[in-house]
Amino acid sequence: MYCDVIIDQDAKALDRVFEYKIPDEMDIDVGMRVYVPFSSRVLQGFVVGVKEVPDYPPNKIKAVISKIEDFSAIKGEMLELMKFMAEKNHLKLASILRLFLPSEMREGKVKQLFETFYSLNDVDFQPAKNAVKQRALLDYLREKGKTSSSVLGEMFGYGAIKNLYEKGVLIKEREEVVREPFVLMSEDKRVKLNECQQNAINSICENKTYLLHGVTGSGKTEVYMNLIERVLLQGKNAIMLVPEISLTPQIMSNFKARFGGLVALLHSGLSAGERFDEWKRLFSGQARIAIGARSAIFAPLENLGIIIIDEEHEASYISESNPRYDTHDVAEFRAKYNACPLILGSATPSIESYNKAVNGQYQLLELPVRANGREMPSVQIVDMLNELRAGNSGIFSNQLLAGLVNVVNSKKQAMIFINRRGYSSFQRCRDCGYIAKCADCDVSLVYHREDERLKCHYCGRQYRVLDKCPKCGSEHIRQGAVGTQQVVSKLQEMFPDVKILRMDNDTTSTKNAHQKILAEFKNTKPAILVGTQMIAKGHDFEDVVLVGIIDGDQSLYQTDYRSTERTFQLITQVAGRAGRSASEGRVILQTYSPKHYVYKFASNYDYKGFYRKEDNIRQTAQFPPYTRILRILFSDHDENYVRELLKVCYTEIEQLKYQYGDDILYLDAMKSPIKRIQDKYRYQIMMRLSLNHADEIEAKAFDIVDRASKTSVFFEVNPQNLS
DNA sequence: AGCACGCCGACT
DNA sequence: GTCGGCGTGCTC
Repeated sequence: MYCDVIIDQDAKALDRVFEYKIPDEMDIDVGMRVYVPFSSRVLQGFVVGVKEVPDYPPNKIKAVISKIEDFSAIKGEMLELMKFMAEKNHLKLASILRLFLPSEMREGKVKQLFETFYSLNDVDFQPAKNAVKQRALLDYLREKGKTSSSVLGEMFGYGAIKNLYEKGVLIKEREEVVREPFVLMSEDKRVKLNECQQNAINSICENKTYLLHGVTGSGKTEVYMNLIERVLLQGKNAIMLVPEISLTPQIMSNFKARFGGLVALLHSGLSAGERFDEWKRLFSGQARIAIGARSAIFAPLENLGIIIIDEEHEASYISESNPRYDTHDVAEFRAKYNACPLILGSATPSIESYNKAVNGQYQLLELPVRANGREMPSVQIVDMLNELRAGNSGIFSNQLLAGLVNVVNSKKQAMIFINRRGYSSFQRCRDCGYIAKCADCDVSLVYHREDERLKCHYCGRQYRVLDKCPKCGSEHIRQGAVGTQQVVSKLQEMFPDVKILRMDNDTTSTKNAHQKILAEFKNTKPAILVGTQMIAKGHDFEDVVLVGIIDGDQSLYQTDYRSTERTFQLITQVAGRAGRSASEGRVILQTYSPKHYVYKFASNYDYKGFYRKEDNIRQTAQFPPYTRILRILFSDHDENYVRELLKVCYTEIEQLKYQYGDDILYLDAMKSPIKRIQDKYRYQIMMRLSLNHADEIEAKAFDIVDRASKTSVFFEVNPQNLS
């Protein structure tokens, strides 16, 4: 017998099957991973087919060396999915297969985690009088018994442990630890569903895609849990995706409380070992519900009864780095394969999705009222130009300041949302206009005050701050626009006795940092939480009565067609944080363009009105979903090579115009807006296609590029951001 | 991806 | 004459 093997190497030249002989005594199934001789090395590979007659000359075929595991790690559905993704997203087979396995399985370093434990030895020992730590440690062990080194170390210091161990008072053991990700436990609060929720659940019965449009606080999570419960009763399994799980610990704890050990978590906050353990529990059927961010869509579950994508409009569902794919496509494939419903839930669906619901491709379900029956908070739009004319050139409008004073006096809480981390966006020379830029990435550096550094937000490289301009020598260096750090320090000046917390990428890099900040905020009153996007994600704080949005326009002045949509989504989401509980909430939105239609619709929570307007604009301006935008990104260290490649490809793609004429609405080649990232030069071809022959043109363009390039090139359809 | 093979320049 | 630069091509 022979088998088709895909070598586990991410190289364009190896992106195909190689045939191997299966030794007579070896049982090999499709989906297994094997060691094979390749050239002069031994490599890992995936068996994707078994056959009796080889295509390759038999005398040149080598034999499989051994199996990596005794079972098929890749199941049939996932092999089909691999083919689908390769075709749809132009991805290399090995890079897709890697998505299906936890990384530490691939690297062959599946190590059991051992930890050191200490327990009391049966000896008579009295610590010295002043050895408080040692005494406390012994008392603790007497009560709790055997405890891990890390726990003891944190409580009593490692010095005390070492000392007692050396005296022979403690017994040291190494034990295997069963890892389970940290989850806040909560009680299972089963609430009675309202009529809308019940209707939605009853409607979901067919194998199709449903768009669940529910206003913030309408109880979508409860609907999801009921649906999953039903699926489990049918003996089937479920996948539920959330945009960024480490931000929403309470969703997790709710699910754990309801479903216990049947839930497995997959997200970026897990350690490699935890991730592997969760994967195993799903693979073996011990766990039947996979909850996680984007990559959880590849959960090794068979017999799916439902797939749920919560906050479906979130950009994080589209992978922007190496294998690039859209979670929606994968979910649709798996739902179809398993003949189960797919639920897309959101308070602010993407224009694309709502459009599909309007024209019947998706079935629309609505939850129009908040589950607690309360009103949405009122949104007040403040014209910052007016403030300026009135002599207020600060960051905060008078309305927002008055609101904050009120919050502080009444010992309540406020959230301030700002779209930019760091202290201020950049350093600029007042005299010659020089702006500090990253040497590798061609973007402005961001000033971080805490460590007095300039940082590149694209590659992380750090620089010393400027004291004088490197170009003209002037010492007049100025800060640009405002960031989270600056807002915090301004607030602290004004309210020296109030707890001001900051939450952004910089303060949440360590594990569980989110939870710590949020817990601190929850327990402090009055308090103000300042943060970026991430404070907008569904946390519930009873006492938040004021939400301030510092620069509503930030997301508006971007060149891509989705910026208005994103602004609407952001405002709705941030506003939803205010007044979740009894006290009525208020939102203050500062902007320099108060007349923009997005603010009118957003402040009235009028999603449908906004959709009609925006959809209309997309149609007239010929943007998706009425057209397809294709971006082909070339990047390489060698600028001449990329430029040459771009030119060759462009000339050939241009020929397609003769064949397709008006179906190609736009075609151009250019430098990428950020023309260098991590010292790779970036050039791109942009195309806008009518939907008539979009698939065909896309396929042809891909062929052209694929033939011309020796390295792989990124294809993006309707890209989320154009950097 | 790695590794061998191969065809031109500078050197003991 | 030989050592070694890395361009080109192949791996079942």
